[in-house]
Amino acid sequence: MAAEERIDLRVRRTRKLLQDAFLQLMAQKSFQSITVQDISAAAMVNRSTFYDHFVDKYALMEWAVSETFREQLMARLPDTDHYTVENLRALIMTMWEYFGGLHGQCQSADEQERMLFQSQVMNVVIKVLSDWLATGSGPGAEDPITRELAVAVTSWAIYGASQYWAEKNPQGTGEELADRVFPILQGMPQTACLLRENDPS
Amino acid sequence: MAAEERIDLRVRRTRKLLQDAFLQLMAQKSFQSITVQDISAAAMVNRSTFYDHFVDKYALMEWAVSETFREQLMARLPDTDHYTVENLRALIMTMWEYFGGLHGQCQSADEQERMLFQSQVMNVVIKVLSDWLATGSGPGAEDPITRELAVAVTSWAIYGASQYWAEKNPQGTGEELADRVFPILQGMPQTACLLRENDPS
DNA sequence: ATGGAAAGCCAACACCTGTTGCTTTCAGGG
DNA sequence: CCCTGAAAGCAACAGGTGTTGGCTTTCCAT
Repeated sequence: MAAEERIDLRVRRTRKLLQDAFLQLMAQKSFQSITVQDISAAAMVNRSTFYDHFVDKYALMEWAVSETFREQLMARLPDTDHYTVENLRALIMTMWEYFGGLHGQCQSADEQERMLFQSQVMNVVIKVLSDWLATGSGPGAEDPITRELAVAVTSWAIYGASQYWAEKNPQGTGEELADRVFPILQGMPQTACLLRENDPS
Repeated sequence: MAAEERIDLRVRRTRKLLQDAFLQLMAQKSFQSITVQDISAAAMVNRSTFYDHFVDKYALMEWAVSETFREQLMARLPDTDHYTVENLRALIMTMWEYFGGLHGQCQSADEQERMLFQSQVMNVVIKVLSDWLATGSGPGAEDPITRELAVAVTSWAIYGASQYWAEKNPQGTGEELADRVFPILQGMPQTACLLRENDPS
C-alpha cells in the first residue's frame, strides 16, 4: 500500500478540499489578500480544522505548489531518474511553463509573492537534480562538494533563465529558451563533464 | 544636494529609527515573530506612524535589506560601474558574506524567510550587473535579450553558489568560493565573451 | 458490529493588523 | 522670527489570526 494511502480518508479529503479551494482562490485574487477564512469557507471546512493540517496559509501554499509542480514535471520527464539532455530540457521547459502560468493564471501582483512560489519550485528542482547526480558516476561524484555546488549553480542558472524568459520575454517559446540556455550550461566545466558522462546519446 | 538630503529631517529620523529597531529585533527573534508593534515600540514611534512610511513589515524589511547590502557592496567594489573580474569577485564574496551573516546574526529559522531577504539582495545584484553591462560594449550589447538572459543566468548562478556555500559549507572561505565559481562562469559563452571584452587585464 | 481513537465542529479568547479622523508639534521657507 | 503645512501622536474601529477546550461525528481495526 502506498504511503499516501495509509492516511485516514478524512485527512486526505480535507487536505484535497483545502488545496483545491486554495488554487481556485489563487485564480481570482492575490495570495496576500486570501485569508484562512476564505480558504476554509471555500473548502467548506471549519477554520480551526485548517490549523489541524497546516500551520498557516504559507504552509498550504508550499505544499500545493510543490505538489502541482512535481506532478507536472514528472509527467513530462522521459526518464525520471537520470541526468540526461532530454530530462534537463524537459526540466527547463516545465519550469518556464510553470512560471508563465504564475503570471497568467494567478493574480500574484507582488513580485515578492511570486518569489515565494518559485522558491518552492526550486526546492523540488534541487532535489531532483541532486538525485539524478547522486546515482550518476560522473567526475563530480568523487567530490560531493563540487557536485552539490554544480547542482546549486545549475539549478539557479536555469531558474534565472526561466523566470526571466517567462516574465520579461513572454512571447518567446520554451524551445527557444532551452536552445539558448543549453550552450550556457554546457559551457560550465563541471556540468558539461557530468552531461557528457551520462548522456546516453 | 543629494536627493536623500532633500527629505524632511523628521522623516529621515523616523525611518532610521524604524530601520535600526528592526535590525536590532532581527538579531533577537525571527522575522515572523516580529510585529509592527514591536518595531514601533523599540523605535519609540507611534504604530500608526509606521504605516505612514511602510505599507507593512515586509516593505520595511525590503528597504532595510536592500540598503544595508548595497552599502556593504559599494564599499567593497574597486570600481562601481564596470564589469571587471575584480568587481565580479568582490560581488561574489560580498554576497557570500551577507548570506553567512543572515545565518549567524539573524534568527531566521524559516528557510522561506531567508529566501525573502535574499530575493531583495538579488534585486540589487541584478540591477548592478545590468548597469555594468549596459555601459559595456561587449558582443552582448548588440542583442539586449541575450545580454539580459546572460545577466539573469549569471546573477542566479552566483546566488546559488553563494547561498549553498554559506549554508551548507560554512567552514569554507569566500576566496575559495570565488575560485570555484569563476571557472564555471568563465565557461559560459556569453559571460566569458563579455568578461574578455571588458577585462582591463 | 462495535469500541476507541482520530478527525472535525464550534465558540470564545487574546492578540495583531491596517485604517480613519482628529489633535498636537515642529522643521524649514519666506 | 514667525507661520504654515507636513509629520507625528493618539484612540478607536472592524477585521483576521492562531489557539484552546469541550463536544460530536466518522473511520477502521479488532
